[in-house]
Amino acid sequence: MTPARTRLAPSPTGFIHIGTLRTALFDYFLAKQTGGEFILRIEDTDQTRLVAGALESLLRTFKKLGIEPDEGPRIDNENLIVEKGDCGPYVQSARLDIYKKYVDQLLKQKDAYHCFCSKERLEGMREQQRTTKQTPKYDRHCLNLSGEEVKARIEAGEQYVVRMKVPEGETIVDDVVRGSVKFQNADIDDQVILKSDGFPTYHLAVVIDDALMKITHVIRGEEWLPSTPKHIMLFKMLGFDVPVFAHVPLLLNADKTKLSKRQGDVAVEDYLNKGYLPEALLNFIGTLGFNPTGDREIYDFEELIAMFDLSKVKKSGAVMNLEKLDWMNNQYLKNMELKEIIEVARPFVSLDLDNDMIARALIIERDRINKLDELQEKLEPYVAEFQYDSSLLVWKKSTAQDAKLQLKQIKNFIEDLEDASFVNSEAIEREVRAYIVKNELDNGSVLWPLRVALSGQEKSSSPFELLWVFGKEKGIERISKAIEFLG
RNA sequence: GGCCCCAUCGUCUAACGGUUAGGACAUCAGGUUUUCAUCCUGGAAAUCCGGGUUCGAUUCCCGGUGGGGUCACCA
Repeated sequence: MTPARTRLAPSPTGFIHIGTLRTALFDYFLAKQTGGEFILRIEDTDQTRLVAGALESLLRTFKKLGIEPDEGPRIDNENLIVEKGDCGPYVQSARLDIYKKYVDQLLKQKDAYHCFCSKERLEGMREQQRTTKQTPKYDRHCLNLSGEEVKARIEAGEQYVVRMKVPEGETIVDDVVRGSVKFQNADIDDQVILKSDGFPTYHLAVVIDDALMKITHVIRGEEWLPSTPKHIMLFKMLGFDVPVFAHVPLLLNADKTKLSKRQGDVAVEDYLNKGYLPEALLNFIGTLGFNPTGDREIYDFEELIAMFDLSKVKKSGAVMNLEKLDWMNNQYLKNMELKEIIEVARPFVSLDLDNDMIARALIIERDRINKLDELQEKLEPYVAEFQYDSSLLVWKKSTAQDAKLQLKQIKNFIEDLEDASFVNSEAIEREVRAYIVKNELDNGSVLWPLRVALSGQEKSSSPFELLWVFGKEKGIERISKAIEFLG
């Protein structure tokens, strides 16, 4: 397999869009699978939308996710942003002189031209085109300006942009996921490639950078398909090889429109902050629009890398099924090592996770949550004081008197238990169940009060699990309090 | 509106001409259980419509319908 050089080209907005993560994943899978490189390039050519600190937070998020680019900006061991790779700079605003050179070439070849039209004129023109139901498109007002006039107007200090001159004919986009898509050049606008502030537009920068950075596969969202013919024209005008294109389907809102902030979380950081595990998120997003086998849901990262196949990516958009994400996150949560889960839980819990009792509670409760941000409220009852109504202690088929009696008896029994019985909840369960059978008691009248005495909750995990968490001493303490509570 | 893309259960998806159209999430019903959760069993649930091609279409072709994307000196 030929090594693929793929690239992710986000604009630094301060967060990573969930759809961006998906293309990043596909880029990463393809690069790693073929022994190639995954390259990060920052598209910051819009000076009006600069966000302070955006690059750093973007890099930190990728680091958290474990998707580190082989080339491009990164955070080094000293917490500084550095660039790695031979095709830099990898930030477009640092490449202005490069773009300039190619703009000059296009101008010289007459594949591009200066345009002095004012914003007002362009708006008026488009307005008219819209009212006459024509496609809004530049009318080439400045196409045939003479060299002298252009020169004179520039020297006079007039603002201008440079537009590409779309040739006649048709352009075919060969797309790995969509097949061959044909466009009539006559439908395509003379796109601005150099803005009046001297910055290139995306369309020019992406072409030059992809060529110079030797990108073999351009994987991006489907919304780019309509502008791809412009890019292909530019590749050809500049004498570059055209890379392989793959336009992947969009991620959708529940109403099937393009995923938007209005309708829920679109930032990877939002999901991380809610306590979705990176592994679960990667599994979920990485199998949206692409499923290796169709008979399984959980795939580890290495499997996805090995099984990924660009040509098997679905063509239609995908609604994010958040309930399934929850389920998947729970699957990962349950199967984590204690050490790991303590570390990932730390930011979400204000209790001391290094305390053995809290750690045991964590082991019990992690099965019962979908996201880490639900953990705090699950763990709090383990350290909370009594707050329940004493009537809660009474099993529905029983009386307060009986509850009290049962608690006294089970308390005595627990006091006599050997420490060895507290090794795990199963051992405790065996003992308690044997006790119930031996004394010819029924489960409900013993276990319900015991569980409530330990948890203080109407709903909780089992009394055996709770006893294991609290240990003999603390367990007895809680039972005693409950007995007192019953009067 | 022009151009382009897309179309299997509610949702994510599998089935590269022949399957009782499979799996997962969600949902419903039962079971296990002291409660909750888990777990187990079972159920309901889909090939957008119409034409072709073919012995045979979810699958290939055409048309329709529906949905989406895009038409900036934003990416």
